[in-house]
Amino acid sequence: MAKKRATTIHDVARRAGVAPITVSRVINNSSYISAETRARVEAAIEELHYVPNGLSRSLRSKKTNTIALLVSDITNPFWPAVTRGVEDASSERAVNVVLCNTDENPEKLENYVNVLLQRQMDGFLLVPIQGDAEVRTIQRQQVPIVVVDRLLPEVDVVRSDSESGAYELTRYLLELGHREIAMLCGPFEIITTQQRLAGFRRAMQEAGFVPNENLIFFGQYRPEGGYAMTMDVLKSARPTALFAVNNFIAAGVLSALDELGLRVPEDISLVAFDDLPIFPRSFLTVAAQRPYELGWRAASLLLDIIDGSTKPATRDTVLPVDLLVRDSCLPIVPAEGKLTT
Amino acid sequence: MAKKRATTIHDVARRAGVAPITVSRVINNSSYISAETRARVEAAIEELHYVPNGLSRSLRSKKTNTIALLVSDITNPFWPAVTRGVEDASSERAVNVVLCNTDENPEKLENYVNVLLQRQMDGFLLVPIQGDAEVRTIQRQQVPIVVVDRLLPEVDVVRSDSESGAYELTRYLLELGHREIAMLCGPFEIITTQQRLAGFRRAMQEAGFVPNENLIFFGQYRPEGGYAMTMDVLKSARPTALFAVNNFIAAGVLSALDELGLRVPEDISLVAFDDLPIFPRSFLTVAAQRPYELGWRAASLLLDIIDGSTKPATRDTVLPVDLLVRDSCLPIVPAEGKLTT
DNA sequence: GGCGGATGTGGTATCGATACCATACCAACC
DNA sequence: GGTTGGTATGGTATCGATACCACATCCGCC
Repeated sequence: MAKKRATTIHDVARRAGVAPITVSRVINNSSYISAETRARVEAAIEELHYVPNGLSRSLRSKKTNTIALLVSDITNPFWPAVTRGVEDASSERAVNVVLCNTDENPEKLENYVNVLLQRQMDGFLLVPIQGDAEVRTIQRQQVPIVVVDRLLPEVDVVRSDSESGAYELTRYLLELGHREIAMLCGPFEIITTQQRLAGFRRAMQEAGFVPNENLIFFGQYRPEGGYAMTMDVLKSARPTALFAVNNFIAAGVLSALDELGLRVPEDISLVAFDDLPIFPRSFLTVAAQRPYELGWRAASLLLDIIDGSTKPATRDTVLPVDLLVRDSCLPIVPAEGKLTT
Repeated sequence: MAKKRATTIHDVARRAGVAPITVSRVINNSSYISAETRARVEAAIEELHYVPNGLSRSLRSKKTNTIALLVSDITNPFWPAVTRGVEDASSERAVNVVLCNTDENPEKLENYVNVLLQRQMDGFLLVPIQGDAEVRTIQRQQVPIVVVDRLLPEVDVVRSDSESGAYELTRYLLELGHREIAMLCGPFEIITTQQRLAGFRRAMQEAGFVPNENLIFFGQYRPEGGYAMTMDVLKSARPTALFAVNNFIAAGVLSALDELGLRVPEDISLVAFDDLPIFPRSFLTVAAQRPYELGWRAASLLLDIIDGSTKPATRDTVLPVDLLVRDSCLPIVPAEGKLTT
């Protein structure tokens, strides 16, 4: 559309009868400006509906005041909560956040990283997928980065204590007398799944039990994954409890159980990681991460690195996970209890 | 750290023994380049890990090849689906998408619009909140814009046929014999809620019934809203069917009914707008919008306007809504049927 | 009376790329 | 043999802002 030349700082300067640099000072509140000049400039800005050109600004100042946040699955409410933490920490420091959803797709991630590097992001918060290629690319360009949620070597990481969370949940089930516990995991390659599985194994072993490998399933970190795994397990076995390693898997589990006419906890017990805010009053016993805090901490660290008050390093910041005991598990009474493998 | 000067097009040019403009041509695949020169330049790019500066590029070319997508609630899976449509349509045309979540918060929206205008977005896709201030701001800057999901005058709009969807759902309930239908709406100010309510009213009136105003509730477009409204309705009345005007409200309804020990559809019927992918096999009868198509169409229109092949106007593109009859409603048998008000 | 610092404003170069114009070669063709 | 047009490359100005350096007042104070 007949896009005429946009109004620039020169137009404003001319109208206010000052030099462009003076307009710049008014906008940025830098240096001294007499009240009278400031008023004239502000009036001109107002009258011309002047919008500063951020590209030019950033090109010259070498700062975009923008960080990128690359999350793995925006439909999982865990990530919007993390995002909120990131945004709040950032806006306190006048930094903007560009949100990108990689869908656990390495190509999308690579593509976003390339584009965002060109756009001169001041820093990156990212959830790695399959390897560390993108993280290394960013590091090579000397752009600050903090990895979120998933442990990776040789880079700053902020994550939750998946291992302990799974350990606690398993201990809780063991104390209720459960022995046949089915683990419904995410993709094997994802480190959080491995860590949660490790926590489960540790709890079992410490209690003197050998986990039943036939009850360990892998699937997607999605409701369909939980649904499919539940159907799979129950086709061939009858565990007394199910352990969903994330909230989306738990949602699928609930759907499947509902379809099978099995009630929680009367017919089967269930524990999971994370709440699903879509159920306003969840009855699930879960190990809840602190997504908002996770985002906040990761962003704060990144911003500290960007402004130079902290040096990049290979810190591994691990946040605690909260065990929330609710009503999705029942104790196994000895009479009904099965013998351990 | 110690952020040395980044490598520029000049560095690449020097290394390849050509002029900067030639490097530019290789990158952009514009003009003629001999195979030999191209190879030398590409080698230099590779060796120096050169990343072009997008700010500079965009400043000069006056194009960022980026559009902004401002959605109202990213936690509602409807929006990620729209986003996917937008991204697919955009990436076909080599345009990037900046995703922002306004949380139905007008201040956030205003803030994002200001920042993104400075960043010289090529266009905007936006879901308006309370009024049209931001839309007008964008139009004043002569930046192309398409409004998504919510009707607004004097601007291009792409949306679903909320009115008809609600009409169809209501007709379906009426045919099953339901007369006491509780409408669980979103915020009154939001046009989609008004339209769905209007569709409901039209169906009732055409069938010769007067809607019971005591069964019309307003709340948030969130699970908590649905939960609260359900509790409210059932405190004082006993409708035979509930109509949740969006999927999140439906989720809250299900939670509340579960807590009250009421089963769907045996104890009460339920219809809603949109599916919730978190339930892999939904049993809900819904009027399903086509979010992916919505995003696709809106983005395509915007991109057409940006590249000049279509002129901005005040089109109102309305997509159909699909009635998916499943198992969340039972007919009212005459004996049990209540008399109409 | 001169000096230092606070106050207020401007000029010019520059950020890193591309637009635009120019040049030069070579082959084909009438 | 000169014209035409495709092929291939370069020089310079410029996008819109800020960095950096300069300069001019004015005030207070030793």
